[in-house]
Amino acid sequence: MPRSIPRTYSRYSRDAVALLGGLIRAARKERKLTAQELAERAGISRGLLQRIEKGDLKCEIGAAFEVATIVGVKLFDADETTLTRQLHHVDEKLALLPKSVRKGTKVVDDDF
Amino acid sequence: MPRSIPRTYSRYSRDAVALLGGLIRAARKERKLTAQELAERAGISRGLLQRIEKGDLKCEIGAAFEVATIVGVKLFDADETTLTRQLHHVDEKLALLPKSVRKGTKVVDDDF
DNA sequence: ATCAAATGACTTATATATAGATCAATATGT
DNA sequence: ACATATTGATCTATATATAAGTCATTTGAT
Repeated sequence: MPRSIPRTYSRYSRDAVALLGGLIRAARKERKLTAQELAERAGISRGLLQRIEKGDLKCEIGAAFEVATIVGVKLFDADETTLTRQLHHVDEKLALLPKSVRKGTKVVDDDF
Repeated sequence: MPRSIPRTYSRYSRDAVALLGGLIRAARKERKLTAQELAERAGISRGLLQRIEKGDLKCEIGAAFEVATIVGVKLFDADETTLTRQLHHVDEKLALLPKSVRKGTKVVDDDF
């Protein structure tokens, strides 16, 4: 069951995706790339690229990030090296954190 | 025609999505939120949240960003105000850039 | 002014991401 | 050690994102 009711997004999420799309579009033009060209390089259709640049919230994150990468828009404003290092760092952090989150075991204490 | 051949992604894109997922998972645990709880708050299924945290490249960017926003992970380390300002700035920049990208009109000049 | 190219806005068929459910394994508080 | 919540993994049905195509409009160079 994929979904019946439409999703709701926070303003922040909408703005962030819109900004990503705008940055991509600007970078594409600065590099003088046609929508068609960039789409081909990324292995996606021109239509999808249009939606990505427009800030459509329902497209694959992989496609959007790939396009961003091609035109040089940095994610987490970090280069490949920094990105890999951060990734490794997070994994270490996760290894320390508890593997499962325990909530207060049932009873909310209402005997007094 | 959705897609026949699987997509290919750059290392950078894969790492970026993986990092986003890792940061989300770490933030969720620090806030002592259950996968179930966070999924409900974001209006998505637990299964989708699992894929997002795992760094699955094929999930909706909107869903991923929404979850990130809820636990406080920022792609463009900027608060709402700064984000909106940046968005506005990019729009201004785009207004200046040429509306369509023209390639050299055909001929590559081969008369000599 | 003209003309080709680029973009925007549709449409359609189909591959697929998603919600929901179930079950096994694991982890954590007592 | 025990009990139970949490997580991980897998399955199914279905809503939907996508590729590909078409057409109108806009744009930029000549």
